[in-house]
Amino acid sequence: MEKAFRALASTPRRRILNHLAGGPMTVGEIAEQFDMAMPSISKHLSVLHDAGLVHQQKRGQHIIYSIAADNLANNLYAFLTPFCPEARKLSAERKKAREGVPERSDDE
Amino acid sequence: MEKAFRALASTPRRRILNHLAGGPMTVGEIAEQFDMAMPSISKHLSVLHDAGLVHQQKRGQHIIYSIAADNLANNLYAFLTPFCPEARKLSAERKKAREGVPERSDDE
DNA sequence: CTTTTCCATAGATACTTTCCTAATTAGGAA
DNA sequence: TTCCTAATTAGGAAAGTATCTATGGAAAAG
Repeated sequence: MEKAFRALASTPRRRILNHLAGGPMTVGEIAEQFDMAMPSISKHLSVLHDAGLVHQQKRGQHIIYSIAADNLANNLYAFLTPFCPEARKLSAERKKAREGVPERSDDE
Repeated sequence: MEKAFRALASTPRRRILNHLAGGPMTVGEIAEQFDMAMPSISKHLSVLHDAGLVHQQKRGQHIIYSIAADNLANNLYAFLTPFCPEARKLSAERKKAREGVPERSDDE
């Protein structure tokens, strides 16, 4: 959770996540949208990946990044639970909703 | 929201929030629980307050801090909404739950 | 094999954060 | 006023972060 919060404490990284909400895309496609050198984007993506907030998938020459919405939500809900009981309820609801949905995601 | 995430990207600050979940308390009471000088605690609390995550209330010589659970939750839910629709639903539920509860909090 | 494309890593520099001790402000009591 | 306690502010050292340019390496194309 530590890593997740540190990763989210950066406007460029949150903007990258929002951009990724539109669907999986390559580093180059992401970099086009930001006024920042590609190595910087790459670094931000590696931070997000290290925090488990995005998935990585090699596809030939390209690397496709996609958002890890579940991990994102679970981290924040887990943090919120001590402060507001509703978070616990929603967390259970999310868990139930995922049952029966095998969805084996291909990370790395 | 920027301030909220930056404030939360610190283990000591998240621990302080968890401690505050037990109820309002003074800076000194908080500082007793942490192996850190009081000025450091004070600084962390000012960061949390600047981010709107805690309330401050002067009480004579003491300053009582308490958690601002609503702002905390609203920030995180607002961030999550683009990624998972359930967050929007819960956000509405929380809002509805607050209706009819005037609760004018005394900040500053 | 050579070139091009896509991305990551390395190194440099500037900036920010975190923590301490010491000093300061402010309130309450003698 | 004077003293004591509570909390913040100030100053500085050390560590971390962000960004750039330059370089490296793997996959596809020529």
